[in-house]
Amino acid sequence: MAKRKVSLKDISIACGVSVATVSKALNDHHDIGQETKEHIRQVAESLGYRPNAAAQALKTNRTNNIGVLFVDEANSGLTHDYFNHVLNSFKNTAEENGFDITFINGGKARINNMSYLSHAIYRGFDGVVIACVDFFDPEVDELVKSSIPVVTIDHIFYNRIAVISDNVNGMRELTEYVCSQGHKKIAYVRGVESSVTQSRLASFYKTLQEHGIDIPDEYVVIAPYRDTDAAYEATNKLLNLQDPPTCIFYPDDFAALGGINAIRERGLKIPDDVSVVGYDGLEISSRLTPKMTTIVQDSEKIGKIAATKLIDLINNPKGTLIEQIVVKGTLEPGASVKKLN
Amino acid sequence: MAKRKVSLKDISIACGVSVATVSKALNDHHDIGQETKEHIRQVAESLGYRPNAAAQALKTNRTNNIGVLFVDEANSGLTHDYFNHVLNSFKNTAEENGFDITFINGGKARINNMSYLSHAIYRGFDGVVIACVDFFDPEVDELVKSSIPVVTIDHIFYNRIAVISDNVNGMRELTEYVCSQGHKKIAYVRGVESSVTQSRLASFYKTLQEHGIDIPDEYVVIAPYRDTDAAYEATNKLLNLQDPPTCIFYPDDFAALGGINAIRERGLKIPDDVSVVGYDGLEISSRLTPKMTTIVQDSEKIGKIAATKLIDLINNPKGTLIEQIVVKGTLEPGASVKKLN
DNA sequence: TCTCTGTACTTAATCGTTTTCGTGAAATCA
DNA sequence: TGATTTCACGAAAACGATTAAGTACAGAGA
Repeated sequence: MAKRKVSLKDISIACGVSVATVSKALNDHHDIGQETKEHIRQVAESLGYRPNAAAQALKTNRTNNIGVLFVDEANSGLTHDYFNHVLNSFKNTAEENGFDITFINGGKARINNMSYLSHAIYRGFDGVVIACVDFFDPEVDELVKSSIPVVTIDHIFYNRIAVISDNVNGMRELTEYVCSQGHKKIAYVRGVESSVTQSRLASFYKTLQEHGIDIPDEYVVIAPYRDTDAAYEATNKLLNLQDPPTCIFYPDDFAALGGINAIRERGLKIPDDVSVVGYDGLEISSRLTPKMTTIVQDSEKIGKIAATKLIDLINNPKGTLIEQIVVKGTLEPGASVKKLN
Repeated sequence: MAKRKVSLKDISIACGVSVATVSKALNDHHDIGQETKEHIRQVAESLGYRPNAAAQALKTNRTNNIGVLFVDEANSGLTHDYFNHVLNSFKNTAEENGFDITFINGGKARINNMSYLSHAIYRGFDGVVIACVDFFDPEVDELVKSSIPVVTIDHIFYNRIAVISDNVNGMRELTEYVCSQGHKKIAYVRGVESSVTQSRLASFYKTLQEHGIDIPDEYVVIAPYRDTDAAYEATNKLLNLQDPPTCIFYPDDFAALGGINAIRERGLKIPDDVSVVGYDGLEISSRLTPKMTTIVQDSEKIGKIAATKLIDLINNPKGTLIEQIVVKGTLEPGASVKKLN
């Protein structure tokens, strides 16, 4: 199988026609005879012909390749579970439409230290999806301002299509549920600064206020997303308060594990002594005992819509509406929250 | 910023030299004057020049792009946690060496239904890494037999470089540990058929035998990897036996969650009534209470070595040794296994 | 019979690079 | 001073595909 790669030229020679004819036959142009077409295709097949993406890209300015930019504060990359769920769905949808996925990040480590935009131009990505990064990074800004089709996830730039999880309503539902269970001393281990955090935090406060609940400032503590150790520390801080909360919200389901450990180490029971609430709704949350109360973000839908919209944009740059699409999550009540009387 | 992409030609015009000279200056060839070089580079920079990957690939037959093939039985894709840890490390190492990562799979869904090999040829991948797939798939076979540099993970083809987690010694250590804690009635919820499963299963039996422990056939039950529901069912089956085991091995830490739930639903305590053992050693295992006894697979190292070896192979196809590299895991004892007296 | 219209091709340019082979001028050597 | 080497650069082909424009020929229409 060490044969040289077969090109249009090889087929043209084998068929005794010109390269142009072969190209047109393979691309089903109308000005090639039916018999010729079939013959050419047959020969192409038997020769094991495969188009050369580089040559096609060079000529057509189309790569059928989408760039993925993802950098989070912890640099968890592909191990970031919410993101990899979104990305997996994005990838599937893209592939169904004939697009491949290539990563853009890793910029800092590269030999030829390219910016995100440079990298995107270099690879000739037809479009780019940006998720979970530090959206205030000047390199991201450069990319967002470029002429490359872009879709962002969970952050809005008003000149770009954005797909965002409904953190406002999600947090509202979650908070309302906890309130409805009779909790009044509700603490929030919030994630670090980001669009997502802002939405959730604002919604958290607003909902409490609507329910006439006032919490002390010490009830809101910062811990990075997905950081069990930080959540552990934060939880200890909360439980050490003179008037500790009866329920603790965590940045996400995974970080909540750290909190759960802190609680249990003190000999406290969940939910009898302290109730616990997560966010994300990944599979793990439903497998824990007690089952975690959380918001299931529809990562499947988010990824799918992002891909669909980006591909629309690629295929019709002028005619595609710049819009912000909000994807609803669903409240998943679990035994981790106790009903107070 | 909607300027047309700038090419070598633009630079050559701006500098009043030929395209060849520009190309050579940018690639630091020796036959260009120092001053000219610097001037050209400066102009290139100021014009915002970016090389065109497609043109380069076409000319040099090098894409600096590596294909990643990953398909597991459950099609979990990027959400497969062991794999995404390996891949993340692979990706980082590849990027440090100037390579990008593009996925190969998704073949079935593609418009132009390409085989894995076709896809790899089409994209002109410099090399390919294959992990966790069904290694008996004829398409995988075709790829493995091709002339493209390949590294496989957790499965050996003897004509290819392979990086594998040391499942034999891992399972030995794990089993020995459990034996050392006094367990004799040890059950194994094993994964579905694969190289990994075979190694672990064989090692499991062998180690038990060496310790003079004989277990009934019913103690070994099949459940897919990462399938909490199946592990749940399997566990119930085991606990319903007349003489139930005192310790249960699971295919991986995540699946173990299903088993844990089954155990607790019966009002049994871990580890007092039943001990539990996982595999993988992902972060979650150390955050559970009780902490899970498991083997930490060195996914970081596996990914890194796979990338390094593949890149060696790409850069020196003839001179690189075809070898099988085994990466040791480490036993992580946890409170999930009780010491019997 | 002559023109016209399709049909089915071919020719040739082009995309952006890289690289081999020249070539002229300056520098070195005898 | 004449021959040779070195240096710095240019011309042109090539990678594999696409596509606008041109051409040859058969049959239709007048």
